[in-house]
Amino acid sequence: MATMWVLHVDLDQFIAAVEVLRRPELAGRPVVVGGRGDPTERGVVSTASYEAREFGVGSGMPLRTAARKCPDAVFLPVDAPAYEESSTRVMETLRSLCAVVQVLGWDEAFLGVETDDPEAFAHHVQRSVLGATGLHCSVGIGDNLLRAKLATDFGKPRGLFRLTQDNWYAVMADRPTHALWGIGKKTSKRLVALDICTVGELAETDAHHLAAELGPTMGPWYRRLARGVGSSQVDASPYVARGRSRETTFQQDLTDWTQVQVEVRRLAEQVAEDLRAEGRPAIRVTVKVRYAPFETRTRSLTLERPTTEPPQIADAAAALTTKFDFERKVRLLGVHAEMASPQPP
DNA sequence: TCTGGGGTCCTAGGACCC
DNA sequence: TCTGGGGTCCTAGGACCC
Repeated sequence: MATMWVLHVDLDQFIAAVEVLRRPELAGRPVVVGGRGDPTERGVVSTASYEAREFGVGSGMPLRTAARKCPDAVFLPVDAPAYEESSTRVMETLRSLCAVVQVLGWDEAFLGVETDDPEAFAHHVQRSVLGATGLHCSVGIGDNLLRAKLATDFGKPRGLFRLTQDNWYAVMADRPTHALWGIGKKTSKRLVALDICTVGELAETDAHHLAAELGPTMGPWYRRLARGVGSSQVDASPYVARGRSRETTFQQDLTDWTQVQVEVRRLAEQVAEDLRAEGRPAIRVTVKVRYAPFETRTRSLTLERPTTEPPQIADAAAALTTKFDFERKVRLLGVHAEMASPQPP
């Protein structure tokens, strides 16, 4: 009887790789994809090619900063439909491999596989994806989703890594807590203030102490993360979104609140159109305003009855807009709709 | 560094009801 | 007159991830 393994497949520099595939003359050059592709505009890096990363350019970095670090990089606009199409081909390839596939995003998926040689299967995955799409990927092998996900980074690029209970502490114990999937900068700082700096230290901390300091749900969960404990159930059931949203950062801050109202209605109508296309009524609407220089506020309301009607969603968003401070300049506007859970047939 | 756009989930206070 | 708990819903904000 073969063993169940979890594989985490992650495409290498996915967005940049898709761009290079359709423009082969960019191969080997630093490529930075983000915003509208203009490094003088407001926007951040979505993905930098490995060549660009050599200059210190990385995801989430302002495009202006990226341009300063790497003036010779090729800057390209984000082309979401192109990445979606590539992603679909990758996921179809993965599903053809006799594995349970759980999609995590454009460029990642978990595979549940029954095999006695997970490394051989991982190589098979890499060859298949490369053959079908021209894209390289790295594969993490684990005895649960958490360990498989964390393993992938150690295999990058184009490689493999196995992380299980057997080598968990050898690999992870001395790393900072933000190396864990679910602990970011804020939480790792709070942990340092409690004198918990490493994964090993977090794993050894008393669960009641963590519950008291970080909450009854999150505290014990962080401790389980540090111990590498998690589900090993790969779930292939189709993704059902909880909400849909549209937001825009303006190149110049808005000062005219008549224009703010116009933009909020426009965003609300886009959201309504997205909902109508999915046949999922909104039950709650949220308007987001980011004042200049960078201060974000939200106002929300529950609709009297669920609806996909653009005028009703736009009216709700417009009403919420009156609750903000008209004296202030606006950097970003967003409209979010929460959807009802789909009714079981 | 001057900070996108799309998501998910958790927390906490107040209202309201029993 | 002053005062209980508990449950649920609504709202705002925050942390994290890709």
